[in-house]
Amino acid sequence: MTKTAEVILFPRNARTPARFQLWLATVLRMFQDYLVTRGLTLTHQREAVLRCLMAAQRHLSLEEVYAEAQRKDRTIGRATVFRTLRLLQECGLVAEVGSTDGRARFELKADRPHHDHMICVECGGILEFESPMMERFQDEAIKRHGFVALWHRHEIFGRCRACAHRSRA
Amino acid sequence: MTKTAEVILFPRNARTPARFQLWLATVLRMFQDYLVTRGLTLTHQREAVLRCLMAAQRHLSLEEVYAEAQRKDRTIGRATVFRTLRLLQECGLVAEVGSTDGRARFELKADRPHHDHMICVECGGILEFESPMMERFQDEAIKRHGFVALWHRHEIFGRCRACAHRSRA
DNA sequence: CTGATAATGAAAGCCAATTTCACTCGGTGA
DNA sequence: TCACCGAGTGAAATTGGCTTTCATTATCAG
Repeated sequence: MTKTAEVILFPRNARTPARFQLWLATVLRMFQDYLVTRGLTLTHQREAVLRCLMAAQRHLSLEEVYAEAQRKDRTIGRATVFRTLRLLQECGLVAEVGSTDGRARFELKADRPHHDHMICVECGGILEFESPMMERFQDEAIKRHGFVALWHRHEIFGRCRACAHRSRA
Repeated sequence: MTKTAEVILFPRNARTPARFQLWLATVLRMFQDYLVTRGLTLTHQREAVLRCLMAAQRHLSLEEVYAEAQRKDRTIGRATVFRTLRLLQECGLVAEVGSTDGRARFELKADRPHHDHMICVECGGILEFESPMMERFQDEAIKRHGFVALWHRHEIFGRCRACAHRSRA
């Protein structure tokens, strides 16, 4: 549970510092827009939580977001992180993803191409992948059953290349 | 959260009472075989838990299995149900599936064709579906990344046909 | 019968998730 | 200016679904 498999840092179109800033501003704006419709405001605590998620190189748990946010603002509390994560989920900017330990982890969805997850049970690493063909047949199955999809999760648990290789040795 | 969407009761090849009995015996035997390899025995409590899962018309939570098992055997305890469910998961006869409330739910895997789930956020119903094409492209994606898959879950959350129709009205 | 081991259930414990509550902050109307 | 009000907050307490403990019982080989 120490090493981490391949991870996508932030969207392909934001790999340079300048573009990251643009992405950051855009997402913050989206969050603010949502808050306004609810009669709420984008406080600096809420902004800090979102920034942590965006800067993170992996999927963070509530506790990790809390720890990270505290590094910047000593006063921020667990409850606020919790509530902010709920807000972010409500507006669809963030989604909960599976994990091998018992803790829920969160990932930013905004402006990312859709992807599914392969989760290594050995090292806990999460490998993101896309498969347009799978999406296509999924949509077909959904239509066939008259289902109206809101969101989905597709998680494959197993061993990543490195761990599989190591345990063979 | 009252009505339940389409559910598969037990395998297609076990829809008649006689075939159900055969299926029951087969699965019990599989469980016993596993227990023997671990130096354990198939006690009547363990059998009761497995029977509950097989007779159930839907995915049960630990609490539900416990309640159901108690109807037959007043003395059976939560701890035993918990431990038995763990054993059943270890030997691959049972898997944990997603739910809309916070409780883990369990489904029998034995002798069932592989399937994924569409979960209705309105009524909580779970619709099982198969898509061989999706499986195929999933396998392809797994190979492409050198991943060794152990199990996976693919859950689509949304509204079932009935609930979608009702909320449109 | 006897001792060892598996098995069990009631109750206690654990721990992440969630809520409570007293307090702060920022804006508003008088 | 200044009381007021509701959004916002964080420390701490609570909740609730697991999960384990522990004392007891069942099983079985010798």
